[in-house]
Amino acid sequence: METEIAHKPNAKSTAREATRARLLETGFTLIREKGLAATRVDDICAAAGVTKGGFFHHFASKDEWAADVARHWGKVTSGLFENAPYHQASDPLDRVLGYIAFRRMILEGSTAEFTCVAGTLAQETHLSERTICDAAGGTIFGHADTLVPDISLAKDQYCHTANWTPESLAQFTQATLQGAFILAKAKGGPEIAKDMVDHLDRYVRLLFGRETKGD
Amino acid sequence: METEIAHKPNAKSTAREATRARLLETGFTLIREKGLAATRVDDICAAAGVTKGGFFHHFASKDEWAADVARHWGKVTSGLFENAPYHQASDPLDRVLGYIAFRRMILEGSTAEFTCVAGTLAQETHLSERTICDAAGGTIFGHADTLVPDISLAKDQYCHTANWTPESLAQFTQATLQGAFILAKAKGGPEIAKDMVDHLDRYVRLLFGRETKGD
DNA sequence: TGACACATACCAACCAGTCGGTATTATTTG
DNA sequence: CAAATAATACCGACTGGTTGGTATGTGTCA
Repeated sequence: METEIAHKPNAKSTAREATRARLLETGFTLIREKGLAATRVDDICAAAGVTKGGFFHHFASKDEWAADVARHWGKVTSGLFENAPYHQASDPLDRVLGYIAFRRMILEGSTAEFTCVAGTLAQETHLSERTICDAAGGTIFGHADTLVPDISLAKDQYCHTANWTPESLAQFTQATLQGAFILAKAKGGPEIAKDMVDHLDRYVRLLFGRETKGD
Repeated sequence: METEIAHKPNAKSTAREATRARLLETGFTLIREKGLAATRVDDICAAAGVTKGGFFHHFASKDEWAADVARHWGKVTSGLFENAPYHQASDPLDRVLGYIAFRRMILEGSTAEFTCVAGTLAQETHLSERTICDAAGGTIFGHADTLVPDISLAKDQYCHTANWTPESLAQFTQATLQGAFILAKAKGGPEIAKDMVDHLDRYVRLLFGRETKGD
């Protein structure tokens, strides 16, 4: 929004960014634990070690903060997936299955540790705060888009005549995960989410004619 | 809770139930639109045509109301599905596929019209209000259980050696739907949810060796 | 010396829940 | 069967704690 004129990054501005990042990343935990509406600005401040004055120095409103949390979540997670090992496989289908296996692997700990901030935000704000929801939707669909190239290649190679699009299959992986998170929240643990991801894995293998692990 | 001693159902007690039901069903809309935390008791009262005193005459707290909303949602939806036409098919797999087609068919209108109250509640309350979350989880998994008999029969008939359980497939249908709702909320319409249900349909057909509609 | 990153103190609006009251309907009693 | 009594359904003003946001002060660094 603001134009940065003649402002070389110095110690001051990196300190600023550090506080901002702390405020934003604090949101990951709080939103996953209680949702946006139940998260108080005071909670955010306490968890980030900043006072309310500091918070509103960085964000014009709680809603603006939430939209930034959604975008920051997108950045942080895309870093995580970019560096994940499954990209090394030479076969595109192996990369897709590797992605799914990776998603399954990181389903550990309490629900607040593996669920999706963007999904939670989208759920809560879809009708009341479109700015936040759009930011959240942007990170979800942006992440889905990163799968499209490999799915496309795999489709060309294994089943190019199939009548589904790579985009919709990429989105389906995200839908499955988001749904798995809800069931995990309802049950109180990650086990059921893993079962759901196993079905996703089985679906993708059936779709591409790759034999299923255990069948 | 209260023991009903010599209390034949009369005009008074049905009036009570009518108000209660109005208060509860008002919750369907409000929770789907804004979630639980953002729903004010005054909103509920205004929408149901009752004052605050009336509300707290029927429910000890907002949380107790929410848990009752989750249970009432289970009752109302189970009525809807019990009377749906897909049960008439003689082949169990046709009944399962009929269920999926039915779920796809009712994805219409605004997100507040087709999304799941129980899923929304579970999402919001999983760590903060276990009573509510358990009630919501009860309706989700209870609904999934209604699919198990047909899935079991279909499995026996078409693929009895497969290494997935009917229970987990039933749960997977629910995960897919819950995830589809989140993507629909993020996108702002039911189209993407239909795409997701199409993938679910394709998965089930592949699993049972029943040819896919369009391939 | 002034821009900036924060702190402190404060406020007005909001909100779940309370409480005393009223109107209507059931139950008991004479 | 009517009058008295009790129970219930609901009202709406009020409250006290909460909450997002503000106004203003202060220390630091370029």
